Amino acid sequence: MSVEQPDMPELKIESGSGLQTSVEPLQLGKRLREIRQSLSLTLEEASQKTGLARSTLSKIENEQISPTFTAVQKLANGLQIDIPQLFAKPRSTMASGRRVLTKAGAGTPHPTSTYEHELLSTDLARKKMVPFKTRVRARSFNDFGDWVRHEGEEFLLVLEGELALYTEFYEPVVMSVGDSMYYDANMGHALVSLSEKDALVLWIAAR
Amino acid sequence: MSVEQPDMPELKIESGSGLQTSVEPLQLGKRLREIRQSLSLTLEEASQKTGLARSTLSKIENEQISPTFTAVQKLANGLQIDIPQLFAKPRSTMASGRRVLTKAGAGTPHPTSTYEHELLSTDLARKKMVPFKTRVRARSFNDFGDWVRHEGEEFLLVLEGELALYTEFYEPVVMSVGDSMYYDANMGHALVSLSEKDALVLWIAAR
DNA sequence: GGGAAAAGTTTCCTATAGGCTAATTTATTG
DNA sequence: CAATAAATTAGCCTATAGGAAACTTTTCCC
Repeated sequence: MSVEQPDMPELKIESGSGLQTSVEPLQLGKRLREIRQSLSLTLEEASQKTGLARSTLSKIENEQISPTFTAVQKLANGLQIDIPQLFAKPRSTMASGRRVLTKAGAGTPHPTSTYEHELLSTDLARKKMVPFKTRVRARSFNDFGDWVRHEGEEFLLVLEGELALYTEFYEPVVMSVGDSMYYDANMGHALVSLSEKDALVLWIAAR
Repeated sequence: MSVEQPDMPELKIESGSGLQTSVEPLQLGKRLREIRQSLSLTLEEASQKTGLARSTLSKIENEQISPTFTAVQKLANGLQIDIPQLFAKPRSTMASGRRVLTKAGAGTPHPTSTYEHELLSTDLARKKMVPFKTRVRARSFNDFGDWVRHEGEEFLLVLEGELALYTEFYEPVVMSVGDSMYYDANMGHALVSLSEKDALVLWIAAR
């Protein structure tokens, strides 16, 4: 069977359920203009360095056209821009100097059939990590429709109980209090409690 | 007094904004195909999720055409891809499917005058997060030469004892077992144990 | 192996990106 | 305010991206 993202609080910025293009306010044109100007280049100079026409650059910067990937490459190449950086978010929105305290048990609950998540530190936007405490209710691997799988990496630490971590490509591992695991979340994974009571883990996901 | 980075295991800041010269052999199409297949989606399904024609997807994956930026956005949106990551270099060195288990107490010790770090999951290269358990030995803020401060964000959870988190710009906060804190590591910070025994915290840093 | 269904590729057409030139508008500066 | 340079716009053309459907390949049953 093939369920999509059966569990886990959404890490994405969320776009409702419609198959819309909606999100991503990324203003590529604006971004490029800033970069060019910060290099104090005229459109003409930028044109020479990139091999793109002056008018084309203008149109791109004013979002009148959507550059092809090859155009973006020329841009990046000519202006010495690192492509991933070009598309990176407008720099950690978390204004320098912020912090959020979450008292024990005061997180945001987020129950599902197999897990019971308590999201810690909700109110900071655009975090690099999403931390939560999770009570593992599943008692057998069959409680899952399919692997949980998504972009990023995860770290987890067992706080209470004993459990088995099932992962794609490997044998399941038994973990006790104090044991921790770091893994690629693209790899299918799922937790099952081995003790009578639910197991409790600290779970941190990073994109 | 002013010590530089008095504590904390090195986070290692990769070639930050180094001059990114020369060409990009970046095979966008190949990359996209890998991603689609890893999600076990057919071209048709991907088409529905992204709003791009089946044929268009095929051509893009086979590098027959160079997608426009708007197309890339639709792709990223529909398949839940993070755009910067899409263009990131050699694909997270952590080959898809890796994991590392660290048994309780089996981490790499890393003692300093005020803290006693136990680094968890050492052997994975290029991780997004650096997790460690720390025993807080400091009993007063004066035990520190200066604020600890560095790039990135941190999350910490109190595992044992009671302690005070001192942060620049704010009043110190008292934290007990189960309390957690998420903060910008650029902001000066330091931990002090309030109980007789050392306090124990789980600490995770992300760049 | 043969036939059907599904996944993927290619063809053909339309929409749009990108180049060239020149005209117009918007800064700079003396 | 005049003079100049930079940026935007417009017109027109060519190259190519993206969509619809035909075609080809692969997969899977019997």
